[in-house]
Amino acid sequence: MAIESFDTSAVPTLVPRQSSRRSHALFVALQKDIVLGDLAPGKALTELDLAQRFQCSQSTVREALMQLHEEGLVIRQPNRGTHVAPCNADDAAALLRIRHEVECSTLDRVVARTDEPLLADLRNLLNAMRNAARDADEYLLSVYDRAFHLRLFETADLPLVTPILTRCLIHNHRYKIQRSQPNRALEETAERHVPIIEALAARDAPALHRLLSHHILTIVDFGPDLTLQGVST
Amino acid sequence: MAIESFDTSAVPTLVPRQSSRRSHALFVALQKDIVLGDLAPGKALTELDLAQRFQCSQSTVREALMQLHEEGLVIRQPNRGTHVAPCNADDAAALLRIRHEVECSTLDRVVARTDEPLLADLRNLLNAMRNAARDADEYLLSVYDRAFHLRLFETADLPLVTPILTRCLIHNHRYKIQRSQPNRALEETAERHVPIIEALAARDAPALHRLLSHHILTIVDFGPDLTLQGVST
DNA sequence: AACATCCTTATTATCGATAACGCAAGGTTG
DNA sequence: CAACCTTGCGTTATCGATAATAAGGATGTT
Repeated sequence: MAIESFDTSAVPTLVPRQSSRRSHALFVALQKDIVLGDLAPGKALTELDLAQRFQCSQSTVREALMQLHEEGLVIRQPNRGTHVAPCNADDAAALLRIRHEVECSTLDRVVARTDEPLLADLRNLLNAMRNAARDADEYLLSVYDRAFHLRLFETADLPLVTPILTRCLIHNHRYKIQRSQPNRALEETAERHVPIIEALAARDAPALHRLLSHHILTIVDFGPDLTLQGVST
Repeated sequence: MAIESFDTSAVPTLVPRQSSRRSHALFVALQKDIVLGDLAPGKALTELDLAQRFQCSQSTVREALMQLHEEGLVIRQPNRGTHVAPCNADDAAALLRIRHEVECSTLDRVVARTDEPLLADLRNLLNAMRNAARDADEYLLSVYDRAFHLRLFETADLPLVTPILTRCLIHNHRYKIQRSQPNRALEETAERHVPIIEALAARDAPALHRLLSHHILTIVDFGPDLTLQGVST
């Protein structure tokens, strides 16, 4: 049977653009390798090495590495080198808590500013997630997942906070993907966003708060829920 | 009468080192100008301009600007330029909430790992704050204040979260300084850290939590406490 | 053997020059 | 007149080469 694709023609502008900048292309490539674990934590990344491998200059590599450092995916030590950042459960749990605080405590602002363009963008990203899930592309799914939550948060209009959420999201997904089972139900991950859109469309702030809080707290199973205790849902 | 200085010989290693890197020196200088408001929000920072002004190459300026971008003090738009970041009350309040979450929710870890070197460092930083306050150097006071809270947090050993706290601290102080009155009681700011050290020395986690929470929530007066409502103290 | 010092090597940091980009102003074409 | 192209300018992005740095090993001294 013919599996239909959802229309995602409006999506490209919602995802951090893959500009013509070589440094950004390199940044995106390395980001993917790190999140997927193809570059293991602790692995050394030397600038001239990467420059030769990607056929660009050292400056371009440096720029990409600084962008990765900004997201906390690599650690740069002056004159010492760059290494892939660790991926601990403790950090992951703390970052999830912060993400919960950031996304949930600004929902009133989000609901107050919700408009049709926002809802349209979120629906498009939902469809993009569905397509990625159908193609079993877990990384692409995570890209759209991040874009979804960022688009939602940008509505709160807190530009100085957005980079913090970006950092939390990428590490949430990195931790999740690195401990995910091969046969995960990716479709389910996509569909988990449906009620969020519905509550937002209905401007139902309390329901949205409850849904999003649960959504975030159940992203990763931290086992005996010790690390996230005390989060007020 | 002779006003005595507190011994701060052990402090230099506790403050982000002013390495011999030109880019870092430039980063520190611009950071100060932005936090103090000498560089107003929105002001354009062009790379070649700064390079000429600081007698270094464009690459060095770029590196400094990227470090400032990492802290959210400037906004870089590809091919468009770099501008000093805005300084809104909404963002400031949100960042303060995040800081509260970050510092307070990890106190159990901090108390569990508290040792004498930590307490010695904090006492040294307290003295450094007292000296800065006596010299009426509000910016230097804020530098040591940030170092104090960062040193405390590093004890929690959550390296991926530290950059988030760094960002919150710098913006807290930027917002506070930009709306501070000229005759502020700087000594009081320094002394506010005394009970925190005492509770930590006593390994009294509940008292520490209460003190630190209050300490953070009373840094900036957001007027009718609307923006910080819902923070569980 | 212990220790300081010099040197080698791997790597990052900085430089100066050139290329690419985005915007705005002015001109061209229908 | 409006839509579209072109060109110029200010700026960032990239390049290739050179300088500076840090760590470890080799060397020499006590």
